[in-house]
Amino acid sequence: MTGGPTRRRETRQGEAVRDALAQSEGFRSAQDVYAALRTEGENVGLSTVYRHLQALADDGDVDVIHTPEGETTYRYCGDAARRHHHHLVCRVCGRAEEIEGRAVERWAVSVADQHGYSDVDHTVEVFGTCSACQG
Amino acid sequence: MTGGPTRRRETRQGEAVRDALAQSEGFRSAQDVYAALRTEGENVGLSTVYRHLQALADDGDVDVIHTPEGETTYRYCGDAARRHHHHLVCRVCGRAEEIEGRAVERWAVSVADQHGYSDVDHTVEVFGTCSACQG
DNA sequence: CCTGGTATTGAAAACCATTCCCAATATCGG
DNA sequence: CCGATATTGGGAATGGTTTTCAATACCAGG
Ligand SMILES: [Mn+2]
Ligand SMILES: [Mn+2]
Ligand SMILES: [Zn+2]
Ligand SMILES: [Zn+2]
Repeated sequence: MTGGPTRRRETRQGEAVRDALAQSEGFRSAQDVYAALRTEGENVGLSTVYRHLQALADDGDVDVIHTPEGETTYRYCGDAARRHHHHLVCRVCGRAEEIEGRAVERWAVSVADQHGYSDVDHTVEVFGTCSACQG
Repeated sequence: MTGGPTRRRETRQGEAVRDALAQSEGFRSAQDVYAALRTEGENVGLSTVYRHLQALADDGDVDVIHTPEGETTYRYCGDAARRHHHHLVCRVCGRAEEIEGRAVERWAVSVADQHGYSDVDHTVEVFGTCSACQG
């Protein structure tokens, strides 16, 4: 085997899914994307939407957040997606701002260290109501 | 209406669910609790397990974490449950340590403030492998 | 003790996001 | 053009959770 990352074909459906996400300011679920595509006449199967979203996530092209309601939501973050960062998410409209906090990163590692935990990882999400959604 | 929090009856099932959780070091799913009860001969319906776990969560007696796999897990945190805190969770056995970080709390509020978000809330979970589960 | 009213239970069905299956279709190298 | 390979998508299956609702348990009065 020659190895190397298997590049995937550029398909109409894949492009449609990526575009739909890129057009959005915030986190969107697979169902959201599916509905949006369908609305604008772009015909893509639901399974295919799921597939491409997952592929995008695997490739690190989008960020993933699991909502408390149990939906998996995706957001196209551009180049920023590669750097480790977190989000400030509007719980009304889903809009999100990229945020980072060195202090938090250090804190997570140190507190895990103190308790003898290894392979440390963490999830940090800040929720609020964006200015557009207030009032 | 006279208002006031509706106290609920103390039932065998409710006590069983609470005890099962209290006996555990870590976060457990409804299915886990159901299986555990069933194993020890305690007969409680699955819906009832869900109901009581939810009630405990509503009353602030247990903490809730949604796993990336989409399961809702609960942990009895004693008095600590009332104070705002976070967890260092072993991703292998589910064991959890209570942790807190003033710096993180302040950071969350300030970053939301800077972006004009209101009603700020946040989720912070640190994952790792506990010393017992290493090697 | 009965007895009617209220709260709880739990089995089964409904829900719903996500995954799986697989035959039909599209695409590629030669 | 052809056979090999990859992708698609409709529908079925999954699995956690919620809902439904008839049976049961519990309560306060009478
Ligand atoms: Mn991002
Ligand atoms: Mn806790
Ligand atoms: Zn908003
Ligand atoms: Zn462990």
